[in-house]
Amino acid sequence: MPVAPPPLTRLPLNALRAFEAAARTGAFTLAAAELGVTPGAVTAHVKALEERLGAALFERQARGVRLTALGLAAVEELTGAFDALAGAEARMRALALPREVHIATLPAIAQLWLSPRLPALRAAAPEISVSITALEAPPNLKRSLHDLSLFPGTSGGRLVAEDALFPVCSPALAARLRQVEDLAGVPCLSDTAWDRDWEVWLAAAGAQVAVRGPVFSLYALAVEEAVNGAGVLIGHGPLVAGHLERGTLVAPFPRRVSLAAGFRLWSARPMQRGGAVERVAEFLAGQAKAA
Amino acid sequence: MPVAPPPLTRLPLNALRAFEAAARTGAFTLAAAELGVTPGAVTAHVKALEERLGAALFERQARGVRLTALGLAAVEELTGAFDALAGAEARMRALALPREVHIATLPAIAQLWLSPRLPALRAAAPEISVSITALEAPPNLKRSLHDLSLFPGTSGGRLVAEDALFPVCSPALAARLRQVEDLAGVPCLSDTAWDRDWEVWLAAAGAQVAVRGPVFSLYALAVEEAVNGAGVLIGHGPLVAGHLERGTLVAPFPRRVSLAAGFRLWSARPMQRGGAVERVAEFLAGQAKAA
DNA sequence: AGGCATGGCTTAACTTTCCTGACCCTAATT
DNA sequence: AATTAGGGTCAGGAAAGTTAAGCCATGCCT
Repeated sequence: MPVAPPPLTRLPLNALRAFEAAARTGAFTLAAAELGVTPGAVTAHVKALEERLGAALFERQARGVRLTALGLAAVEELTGAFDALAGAEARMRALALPREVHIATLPAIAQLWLSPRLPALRAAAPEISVSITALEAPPNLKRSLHDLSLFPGTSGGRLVAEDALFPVCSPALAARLRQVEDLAGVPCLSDTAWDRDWEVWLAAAGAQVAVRGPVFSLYALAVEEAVNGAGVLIGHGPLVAGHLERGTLVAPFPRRVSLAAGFRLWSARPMQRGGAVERVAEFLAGQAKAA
Repeated sequence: MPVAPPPLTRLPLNALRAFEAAARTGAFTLAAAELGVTPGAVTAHVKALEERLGAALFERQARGVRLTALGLAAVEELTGAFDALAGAEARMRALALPREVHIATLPAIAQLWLSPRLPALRAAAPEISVSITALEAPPNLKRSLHDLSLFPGTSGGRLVAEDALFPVCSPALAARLRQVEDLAGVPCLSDTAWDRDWEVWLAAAGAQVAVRGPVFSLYALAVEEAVNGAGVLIGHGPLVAGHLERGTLVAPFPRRVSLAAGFRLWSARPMQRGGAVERVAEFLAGQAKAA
């Protein structure tokens, strides 16, 4: 077996990864956040790579950095290579643990849409182990370890649930609401991540009402509060459907605003026919018809 | 700018590289040698990767390791990804230092063939800086930082010099050699890396002579010793041509054995038209006609 | 067969490298 | 003038890699 001679200095993998992330995101701090390290580490890595090359990859500016021509020329190829590495690891994982499926989704969707459906999924495919990771933003599917990603989006992927906005509240509170203008007199709950919701619905309703009320960072918590009569929540159809069915929440006004961005399911990699990931994806897609 | 969420545990690049090298070479020790680390480090990396995956990548055997099906499935993709990374870095280097050309070759070729031609190369292309690395074995061109590789080979690349075997010695010593059998009475110099040379030449000469003499690990040293009259060296045509021209060495016997493996020039990557690497390659290829 | 050397992986204590955390700096924004 | 956003820097500490010894089948040798 011929042995290739040892490199004088082996390929600085971590430095290349740091540079790639910095170049792709456009900032050291963003790269550091993505990699889960501190900005100082990114600084050091990029500097090491620049010293190794004997040329600058970024122009340092007062605020932020900008890629040099050299840096720009290298990003694309590096991104592809790291995507390939991540893909290789994901495939190894899939082979090692063929019955595990990892889903990334919004905390709200995880708690209010996915969680209620898990018993049926377990019943349909008891041998599959489904892990759910709640993320505030969709992961980079080429890099993350997730198999499926369920996030609001206007295109791509596979539509799993249409989204529509409309106020919901407890039946007791609904009795006090005759017209849209009455909203000004009650707490109007909302979520930090969806801070335009009331605005959008009120515009569609043609109302000039200034709604006010507590803002939650967890939508599920806002839903609970609405159930408890704490106020009127601007509801997302798929996330409050269960409560509407059970009557714990009601929609005081008939107007529903359909959103272009429905809940969509993306697959990180081509799914193996008949594999666990495909079965889970099929189950979730089947929920669109069921609803 | 949307930031992809940080991975729970980022891709273990060094572990993947260690595994890839181990899988490709088939042994941890060979992988360690190629990476320039100790076997213990490879052991640790592979173990870490196996623990991360929750599955074995190698079957440990009394003597050596063997890839599992899982390991086998992953090698090819990883190899490709690391090749791409190395290629990306090499291209960055080429962009950063467009006037530098790195050549890998045998120590003997470096000293006895390449070195004498460097003044002409410098004269022809004064702005190009040529670095030469002497290696006992050809590097993996997809991984190494070299641009060109000049090694004996029977196919591929571009033939730069034909190789032929024949004894050479100082003129004084040659006077004592009438027939091939006289070789038994004088020290017969040889090189450790080319330990079959005498055997090959004697077989072609149809002689049943047992030649004996000092063995050198540096062919250039053996040549010097031959010049100094220390014995008869089994000469490689392109490597002793200079001394033959100057008369400091002579060939006491007319028989020359042409070798199938001539000195061949490989390029690590597609050469840029008109670039420094191409110019150096053209110069070296031109030496074939000149000789 | 018995004995011994060998090749290859592993393990454990030590050392070097890399990352963190807190700070400083600059320029744009309020 | 104060604040904010983004990079750079430095001392201290965690996680690499190294060195050296250990282990265990194989295979050679007498």
